[in-house]
Amino acid sequence: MTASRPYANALELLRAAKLRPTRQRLALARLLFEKGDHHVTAEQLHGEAQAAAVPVSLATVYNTLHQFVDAGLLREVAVNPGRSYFDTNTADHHHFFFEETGKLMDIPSDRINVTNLPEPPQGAIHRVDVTIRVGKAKA
Amino acid sequence: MTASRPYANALELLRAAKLRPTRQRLALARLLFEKGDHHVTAEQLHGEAQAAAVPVSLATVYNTLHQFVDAGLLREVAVNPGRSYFDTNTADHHHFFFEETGKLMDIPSDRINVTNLPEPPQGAIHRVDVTIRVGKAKA
DNA sequence: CTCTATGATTAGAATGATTCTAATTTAAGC
DNA sequence: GCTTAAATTAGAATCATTCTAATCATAGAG
Ligand SMILES: [Mn+2]
Ligand SMILES: [Mn+2]
Ligand SMILES: [Zn+2]
Ligand SMILES: [Zn+2]
Repeated sequence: MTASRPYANALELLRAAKLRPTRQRLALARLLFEKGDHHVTAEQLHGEAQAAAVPVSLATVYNTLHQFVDAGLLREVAVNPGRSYFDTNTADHHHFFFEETGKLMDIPSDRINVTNLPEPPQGAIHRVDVTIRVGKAKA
Repeated sequence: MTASRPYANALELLRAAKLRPTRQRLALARLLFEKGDHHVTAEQLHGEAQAAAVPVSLATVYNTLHQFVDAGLLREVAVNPGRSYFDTNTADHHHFFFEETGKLMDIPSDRINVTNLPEPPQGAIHRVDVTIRVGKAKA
């Protein structure tokens, strides 16, 4: 009953993704998936790893984040030009983006009504992102 | 009757924005606003200027783009981590983003129905962006 | 029209995020 | 325990963007 996610532990998660369970990947997977859903930058995750005394290079953090995205374990969020956010919530959902703090907050997809979506002139819809940008109060 | 926009020519537009009508700003304003609405990167606009034999540095292109954003003449679109798009359409609208080509296409805001927007826990909504990401056909 | 002050432009350096390279280390399977 | 392929790493390289500080141009005054 400790398993609230499909993959209770980092090891199974890596196995299912066909990624070798190395020391670094295990540690990063724990940092990412043993907390609730959240949003991190590569730099932040690297900082967390160092704080947890996990020796891992920034290059490996980037490699791992991209591998996790490719495996469908993470999703990349483009909200700020010049910095990528990685999102542990891979369910269909939307975001508040707080411009002052640079923080993201999830909005469950059934909490917003997006209807009457136009068809693209070519290709297929891969994702629909709604970003609500929030600035300082008093518009 | 050549004026389909509020500012028919670049000079008036710069005056209204309280920006000195320098050679470079005039040329960039023409490249941006004398065509229909479109989306450009700084690098692209710099290339267009050079093709039009307008001597302007990349630094000035960036300066000018940001001044135009601040003046409300342009809008910055964050859709691709690592590169900013500037949008001459400042009306409330949404986008298709074609992942293969990196191109944006406008969707008028009344063409999509976004309702039941949640209130942010703090601050005020500054903008609501809907981005429809389009990948290669055959999902 | 000329002068001056302020603002704008510029080349090139600096920055910050991300990616790459090539060398070293590690994990997997025997 | 070996061998081999994959992973990690430090550091260099790259790319977009911003900064610096020097030069140039515009606007307004005289
Ligand atoms: Mn990526
Ligand atoms: Mn900007
Ligand atoms: Zn999220
Ligand atoms: Zn647009």
